[in-house]
Amino acid sequence: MNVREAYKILRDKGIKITPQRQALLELFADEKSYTAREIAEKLRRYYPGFSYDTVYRNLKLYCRCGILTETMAPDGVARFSLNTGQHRHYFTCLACGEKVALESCPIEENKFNLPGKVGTITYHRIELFGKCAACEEGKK
Amino acid sequence: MNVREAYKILRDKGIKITPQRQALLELFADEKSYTAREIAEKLRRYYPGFSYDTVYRNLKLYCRCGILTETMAPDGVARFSLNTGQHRHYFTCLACGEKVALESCPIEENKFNLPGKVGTITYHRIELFGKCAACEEGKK
DNA sequence: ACCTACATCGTAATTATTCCTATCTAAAAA
DNA sequence: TTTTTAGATAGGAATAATTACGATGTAGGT
Repeated sequence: MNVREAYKILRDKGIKITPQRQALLELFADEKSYTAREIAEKLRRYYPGFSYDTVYRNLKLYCRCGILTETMAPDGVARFSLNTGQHRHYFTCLACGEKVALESCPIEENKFNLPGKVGTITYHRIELFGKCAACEEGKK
Repeated sequence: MNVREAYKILRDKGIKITPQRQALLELFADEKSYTAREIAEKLRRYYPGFSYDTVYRNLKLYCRCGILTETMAPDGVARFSLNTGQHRHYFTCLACGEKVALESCPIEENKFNLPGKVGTITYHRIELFGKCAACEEGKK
């Protein structure tokens, strides 16, 4: 998913593309993740009066359309980012900050030996931290 | 960690054991996880006037002492449970709060297909949420 | 029994998120 | 073109989780 594809989805679904919706969507062109507060602050620099209601309403709209995904950070604040299509888990290097995506989701691939008491998994979080190969070899 | 060990930690650290702290701690004897709201409601049945301030302050205190651990559920509400000390990952039922431990750690067992750019994993977090088998069958 | 540092209560403040209503806008209908 | 209408927005109030605060209470040592 990228911003261009997102516009196509909106057109196909007959969803009005308002200036607010454009501005909000364009923020995600850098493929980073943002909190609702961060988004509102950025938008208000150029568009004073941009309402929180509008921010949240359209973030949720984009999530329903599959354009964005929402994840809950450990501090309890929601973060939004472009939907990569498949969900991803990341290894984060604590030395250089680089994020490395895992090639697949171990939950989807049934790599876990789940006890019988587990019924259905509706949400999961897998986060890996450490030192990337380059940092270990002193190449950075 | 169990409730008896928790009392020892509190004594060793010279932390006052008040009736409120006792009541709060005893709730975790069943080894389930609870939200702050659930805890406050339970306590107020027997102890009207139990303050939210006291609930949160002591939950955080117990977390700092290593007695409890806090995890963030997908809805952004924190859940607390006894700290097992050992390296375990859990499935948490969002309907009844039951925690089911995974039998092994998939990281330690090398179940993950890690990209070459990943060097060494020094910390990881794996949290599963959903509905346990009993809740799915309506047995609770 | 008496101090005193720390706990608690009751409540107010804070923060993220959702809801409400009047207003606005763009497209369809007349 | 004018009117209608469905949907969108602004602004602020409401809600819910969490944290902070001042006055009062109490556990544990002396």
